[in-house]
Amino acid sequence: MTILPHHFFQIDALDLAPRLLGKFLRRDDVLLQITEVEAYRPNDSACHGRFGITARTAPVFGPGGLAYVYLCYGLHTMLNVVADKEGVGAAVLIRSCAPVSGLKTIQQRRAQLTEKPVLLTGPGKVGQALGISTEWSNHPLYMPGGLEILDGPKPEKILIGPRVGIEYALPEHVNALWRFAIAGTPWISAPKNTLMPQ
DNA sequence: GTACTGATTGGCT
DNA sequence: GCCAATCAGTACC
Repeated sequence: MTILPHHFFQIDALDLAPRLLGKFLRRDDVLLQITEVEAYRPNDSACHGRFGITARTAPVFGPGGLAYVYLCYGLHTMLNVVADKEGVGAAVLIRSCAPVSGLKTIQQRRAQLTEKPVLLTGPGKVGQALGISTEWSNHPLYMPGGLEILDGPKPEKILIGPRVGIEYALPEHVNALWRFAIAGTPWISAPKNTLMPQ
């Protein structure tokens, strides 16, 4: 499997998001296939970049291909892939993945919180399966070692819908269909009924 | 300095 | 369906 080059990520987050579906995330022996994503863009009232460059969001304004990892609700680490050119301020949130290998490691990491089977249907669960903290923010995903994104098959059909948990944003951004998922996969977070065929 | 909130999750009613 | 956990960031005094 080949690692994706940095220029793969230097496009609009809205174009990058569906292209990340089917690609692989790897850290040590854990390999996950990306099944659900959301795009966050410049001038987007739901994007963390809306407050400008801060200590937390600085990676979002870096060149596409960096990781942006932040702590949500003081508990969960959310993994984003920075999109577009340096300074634009756009990213793609990884919401769900299918476990491919490293199940034992995934279970060990997730056992800290639950004894349920491997469930990767939600952004907090993905961060936990990969065992990443906010220290991974700004990590280049196009460099070998650590945390990488590898090429994978393009999905046959894609589902689209509005993004989750951004009710505070402007209506035009709440309603924007910037959430994408692989059609037919069981690895999709709630709510599932707002996703429709493209 | 204080008050409030969030790109969520798991457990309990 | 409801709610606590837990903390960085923003807004405001």
